[in-house]
Amino acid sequence: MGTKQRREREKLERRKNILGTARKLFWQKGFQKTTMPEIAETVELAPGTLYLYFQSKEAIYLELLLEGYDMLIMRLRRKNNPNASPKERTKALIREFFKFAVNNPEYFDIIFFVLQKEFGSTRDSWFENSQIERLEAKEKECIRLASEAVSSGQNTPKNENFVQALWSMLAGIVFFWRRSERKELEKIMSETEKIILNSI
Amino acid sequence: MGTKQRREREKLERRKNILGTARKLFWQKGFQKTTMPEIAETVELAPGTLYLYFQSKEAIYLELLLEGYDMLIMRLRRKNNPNASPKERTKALIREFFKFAVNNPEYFDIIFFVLQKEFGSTRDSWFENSQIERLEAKEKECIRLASEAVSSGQNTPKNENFVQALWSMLAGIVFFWRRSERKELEKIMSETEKIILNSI
DNA sequence: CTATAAATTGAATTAAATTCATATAATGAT
DNA sequence: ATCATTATATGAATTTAATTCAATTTATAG
Repeated sequence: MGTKQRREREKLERRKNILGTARKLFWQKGFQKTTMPEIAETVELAPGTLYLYFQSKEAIYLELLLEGYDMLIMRLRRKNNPNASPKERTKALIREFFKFAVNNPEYFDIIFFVLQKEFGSTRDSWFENSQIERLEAKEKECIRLASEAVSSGQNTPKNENFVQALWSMLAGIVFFWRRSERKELEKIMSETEKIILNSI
Repeated sequence: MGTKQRREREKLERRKNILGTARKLFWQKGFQKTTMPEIAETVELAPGTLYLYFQSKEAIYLELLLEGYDMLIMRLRRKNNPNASPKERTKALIREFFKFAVNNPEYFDIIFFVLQKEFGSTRDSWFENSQIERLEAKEKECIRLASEAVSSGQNTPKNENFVQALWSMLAGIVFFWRRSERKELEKIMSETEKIILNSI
């Protein structure tokens, strides 16, 4: 009697449907112009039903960010070559980071929307605790990967700050690139790369 | 008959009052939790009146950012020593930038709120055109000052990208510092400084 | 074929920003 | 001082969405 299992599967399925629809709409028209009733209608559910699967509109958006982190982490892992020099590894990481940003800029929009200071205090609970935890774990994993690349394992305290700076810098570059209508990241990318590698 | 002048002065005065009140409230409780009726009540005006002075809540917030840029620009100018070496000048600029960020972090919150990609498309007109123009002029001036510091006047095309990268990096650092609850920017600041100066 | 539990519905509620018809106040000319 | 005109200000009404929740539907297991 695998009824329970099937039900659970179906529930996850519906959740995924909601997420997929939300993604499509958010990417298409942005977060603000996408409404919950609209998402609901598109997945063929009533507005209220969305709230059985997610705490809030923001929680859906954040969930997408988590998925983005997974993608990024996978890509960074794939390029991670333990035998290369720190410089080589860091270079590969930076390139993969920017490549991801160019191909999936929407996830960065979520970062800068959802991770604002503002959101810490705004409402009792835009997000579920579990989401926050998962987010922090993924952030940490990114930093860990970068740290590994930069120092090939040696984890000095100096390194922690360096890596934090590195990561913030890369994100900052993407933010301003995203803001300006400019298509090409190329020039700034390679400039950034040079600046960072100079310090390795 | 300086009536006209006086009236204009009074109007500016009221505008400044609104801005001051808004600033106080935004700083205190954040953008979202501050409501227009609340601002109105605090300046002792009716809600509708605010809209005679500003297009929207967002326009008020952006106006504060403009004021922040002015402050930052002034400080950067003050530290600007044409006789020092590019390295020295850049170092001074970075330090002044972070010092400003530490003392006035709220302005950075506005940057990351208002300058999101999202905001380009969300509504017909959160902002007045004149605001956007003033914003861009100030941004440009910041970049110009940085450019001057970095290269002591020589404006090569390489430089443009370098400076853009530099500026984005600094902002990125502040964003993530702001997000984490951490008090101390110190360590990351000096790490950032080293990274940048290595390339000068 | 029930009784129970799970899932869904969608109309009602809530919360703010914003608008706008109306009112008030100031000005300058007569 | 009076009045027509213009500039300011008002605040109740409107609008727009998110979110809630009492009621309904659907599925399950005994």
